[in-house]
Amino acid sequence: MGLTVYNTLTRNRDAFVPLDPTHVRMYVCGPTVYDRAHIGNARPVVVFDTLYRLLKRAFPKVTYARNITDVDDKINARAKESGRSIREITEETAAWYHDDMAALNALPPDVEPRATEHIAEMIAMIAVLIDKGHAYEAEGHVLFSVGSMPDYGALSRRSQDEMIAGARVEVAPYKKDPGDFVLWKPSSDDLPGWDSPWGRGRPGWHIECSAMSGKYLGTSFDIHGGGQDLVFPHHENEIAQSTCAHGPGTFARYWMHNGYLMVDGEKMSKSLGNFFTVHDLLAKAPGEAIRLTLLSTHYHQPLNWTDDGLAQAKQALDRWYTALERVADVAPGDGAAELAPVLAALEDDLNTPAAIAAMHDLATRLNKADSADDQARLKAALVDAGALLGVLQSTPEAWRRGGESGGPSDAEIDAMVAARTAARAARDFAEADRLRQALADAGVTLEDSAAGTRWRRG
RNA sequence: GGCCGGAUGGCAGAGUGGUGAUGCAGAGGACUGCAAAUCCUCGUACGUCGGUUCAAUUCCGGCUCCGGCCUCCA
Repeated sequence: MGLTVYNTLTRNRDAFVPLDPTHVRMYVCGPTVYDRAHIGNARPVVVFDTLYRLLKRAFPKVTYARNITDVDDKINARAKESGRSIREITEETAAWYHDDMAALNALPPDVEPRATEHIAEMIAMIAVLIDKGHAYEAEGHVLFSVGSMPDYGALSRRSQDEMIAGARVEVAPYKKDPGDFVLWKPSSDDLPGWDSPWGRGRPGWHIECSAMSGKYLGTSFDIHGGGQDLVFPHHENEIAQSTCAHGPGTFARYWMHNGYLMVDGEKMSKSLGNFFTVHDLLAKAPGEAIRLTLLSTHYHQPLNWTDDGLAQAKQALDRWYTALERVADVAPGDGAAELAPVLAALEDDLNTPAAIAAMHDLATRLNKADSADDQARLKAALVDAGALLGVLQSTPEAWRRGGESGGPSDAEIDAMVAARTAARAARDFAEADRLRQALADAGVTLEDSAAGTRWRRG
């Protein structure tokens, strides 16, 4: 396959050549489990899930690892303020996360390692870094020494001088260099801690990803993904830890970063408080519509989340499902040739907007097709394209009916439609139109055809 | 202050050195008891000032504006 990806490391669109063509390995930074996932958290999940689907199609084996960070000071703070146990909070939040991401049709990763289950690996890695002279112990902390690594800053393209000049935070006195970062820090008795050669403590943020990616994907693997905001310091520090521990030239070869999600032109983030959760959105829109909204902008661009954008994604899905329902009785044929433009768009650095445009073209031609052969090919292509983007996973009928939330039930609607059909048969159009209007007022649209009347919610 | 991105038609959003993105919205038409869905046809684009070129929205430079990173964040 001719996949090219924009590689943050080279600032270029590079041809994707896996280290092992029989086994592609990808790591994506997962959530810190202390609160509901917001829509900005969902963007990388959906983007890299789409990449995962594309890779699975092209390569015999793909291992996708996404961590769960379940040891973190934000979690500790949440536990303290709520009076609940850390374990309770992390388990509950991880379960929410799984539910929400599944509702967005995100496939589960092959491996989902938890930080607290890999403390031993982290301690071992830290010990190696100390042995090799890349880390030092100070006041119960273990710090990575950025001065020990000449290439530090290569991913984010910043020199150490710049970082010192731009530093806006107070530098802890025990740091040899202001850029040094924590690998291990001491825990007081009321905080989670593990015994280590440096006393009871807990890991710094960055070390878990280095330790767990190394364990599950090997010291070198293909793709490392995450949000753009992780480029510095998180990914820079992961590179520092992993390459200093495992040797030059190791670690991830392609670094892919999705752009921010904006709301009203501002970056959405937990710290700004202008976020809304996937869970809340799912109450007002189907998961597929949320997913398609996230894929409607190229992953590298900022995405401004709006209700209108969500509505447009819903309409696109309506259009595709409608096209598929028309050929519900047609068995899918060989759609490979018709799928090619969709595939080409996705292989071009995951150009999902272009892929969506190609799907619209498939739908238009499917709507026009009158030969069974054309219908079979185009239907297969549209269904396959949907599987690549992780949409069209419902049936057209189920999609059309939506969920029963308030308003008349399916049975009530069916009864009104039957009454209207009877009125029409009797040419009582006033009564027929009254029923149509009553349903319209309840958000139900009717579509008459030779085959009968269909209805849709929304 | 340092470093990154971006600026496309009413809206969203791809892309390209020279002809069509696409979707939504809008206008007209076909179809329909009326609709809806579908199909056909049609507007309105590439921030600004220069440069390179036969030709620039696309390449180069200045400017303006917007956003982000440099601190926990996807």
